[in-house]
Amino acid sequence: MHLIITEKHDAAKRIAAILSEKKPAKERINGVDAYKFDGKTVMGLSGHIVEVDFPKDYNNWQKTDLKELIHAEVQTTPTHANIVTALRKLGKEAEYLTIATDYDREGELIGVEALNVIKKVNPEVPADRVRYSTITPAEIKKAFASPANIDFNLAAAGESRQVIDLIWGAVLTRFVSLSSGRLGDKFLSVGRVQSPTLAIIVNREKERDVFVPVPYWELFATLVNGGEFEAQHKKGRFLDKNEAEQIKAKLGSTGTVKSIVLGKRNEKPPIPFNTTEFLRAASSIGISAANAMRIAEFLYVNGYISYPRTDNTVYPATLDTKDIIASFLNTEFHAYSQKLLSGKLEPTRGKKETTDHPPIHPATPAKRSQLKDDEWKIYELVVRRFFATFAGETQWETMAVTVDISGEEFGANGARLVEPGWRWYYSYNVPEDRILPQLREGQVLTVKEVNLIGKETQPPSRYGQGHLIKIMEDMGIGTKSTRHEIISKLYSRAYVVGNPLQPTKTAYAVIEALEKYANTITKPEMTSKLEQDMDEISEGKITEEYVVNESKDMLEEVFSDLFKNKELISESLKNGLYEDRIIGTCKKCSSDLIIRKSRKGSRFIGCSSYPKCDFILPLPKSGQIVITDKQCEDHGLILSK
DNA sequence: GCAAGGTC
Repeated sequence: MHLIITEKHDAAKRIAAILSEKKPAKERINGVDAYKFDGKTVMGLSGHIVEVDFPKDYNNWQKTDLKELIHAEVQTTPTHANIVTALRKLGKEAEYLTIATDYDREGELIGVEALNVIKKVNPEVPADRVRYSTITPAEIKKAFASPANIDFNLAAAGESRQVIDLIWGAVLTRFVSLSSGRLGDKFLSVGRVQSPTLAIIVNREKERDVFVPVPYWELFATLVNGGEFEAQHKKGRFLDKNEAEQIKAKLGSTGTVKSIVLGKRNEKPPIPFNTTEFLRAASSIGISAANAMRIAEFLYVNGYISYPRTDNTVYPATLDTKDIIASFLNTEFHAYSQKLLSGKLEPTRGKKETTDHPPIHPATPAKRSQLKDDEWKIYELVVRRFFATFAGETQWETMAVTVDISGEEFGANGARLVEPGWRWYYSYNVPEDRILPQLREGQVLTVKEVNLIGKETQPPSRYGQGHLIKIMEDMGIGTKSTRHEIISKLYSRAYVVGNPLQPTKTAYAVIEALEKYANTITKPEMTSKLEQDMDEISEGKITEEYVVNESKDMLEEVFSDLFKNKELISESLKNGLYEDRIIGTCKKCSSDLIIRKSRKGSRFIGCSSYPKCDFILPLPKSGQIVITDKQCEDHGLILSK
């Protein structure tokens, strides 16, 4: 029997269908589906089926010496027992093995992991590797006609990442958890991707903390000529209120149109969805990244949309986009479909062209009644975006008017939508028309009123989930599949609250300690260095062992710095944790009011100077307590929910 | 109970 291994079940099923003349026979082995035909069996994995971990002896955090942990043995243990068992069963019978996992570094490693499982029961089995970018009959047949060798160097590169992430992550996670006393399910964590991400959020918040708002004034005149419109003084922001008031005082009751400039503004249609662009768009219509991914996964598994994890922003030539557009002719999207098909189909393209998977696009038309509200929202977003990438530009007519009022220049800008183009298909956040009345140069207008409006400069805004995912991509940390999970992780560690993300005092303390004593782990450069090392491993220039050892040496240095300052770090972490519990000042004794726990485990708001002060307020029994920046009117306390 | 990376 010739055993073929793919990275996921779906790929196994489709590849079997392509390679087999007849319909392949489905067989269930230990709960895992495999597809048989002509002496071949195709079986899908579920990504990594094993993981790296330390031996059990190191499980106790309090009793493990962290310096020792740096050099502890790293083992591979199964995470998907049923798939590993099925793999052994089929592997034993196999006379030949072909690895057909995804064509990237992790895919190579996943393949080698499967090979290692099989080698234990069938040491002599010959194995080769096929590489393909999309699952189309032509490409799959071509790949299987000329199989190549497994790239063990590339897999070793991937393994070095696993080992380094585990060791750094475990040692630093345990260190901050132990020194802050946060053990059990409340542990604090540190990692190559999560910590630089958290550092971005904390550093942004620090900019907000030190931001001093500057007051400024803007001068507006309402002008009438049958129609009515508002014009702003050309200076824009006045930092000096007196200056603006003096101008206001000298303004007469009429103004003259000095100039009218007509123009055009075109907006290009958006690029195809890769995971990052998709999550950004979902985020902008109010669906969190984790939720959007969960729903996209559901829509993919049920055949409504294509694979949702992709970096690609260019439709491959093999994708029959016209056919997909036509499939919507008998649906509620028929008007869009019809209009697109009546013209030439030239999709937009993004900068990233990869071979992993096509951009996210609809696979089959769905009916609104088949899906839940949020599922439909995401589905509709994918459909509309897909259409929009084939549509024309949105065209606006613009008008810039300058009006002279008593020697002072005022300006107003108008915009009118003349051709909706892609915005007709993709009707999210469409800017409104700002229509100015008909005007001609030299026309005299009545000044109806003049307003001087006081404002303040605003601090830089907090990052929303969609924006943060984009920043992570730009910095080269995380992957399309993990970035949203990393963000979820920050929430579950109570490092951040809300969306846009607001860091807690605990997050400040962790990032401050790491930046001071373990700066490496807070910077995206750790990832870029690792990427370079991995490239060299895959090119055969250096070994996995060398890279891992070098990394261990670095960690040893970092750790000794941390260890030397253990007391300081412990104190500042505990401080941060305490500050996150403060929700206001006690009315009775002006000490801190904090969230406390009774001996029975129920929580309440109590005074920090108990037993001297016995002020107490109840808290709901269930639900997560999130400290926000809003204050309650009754007690001046910070609201939570 | 640790990370990040696959996938469901």
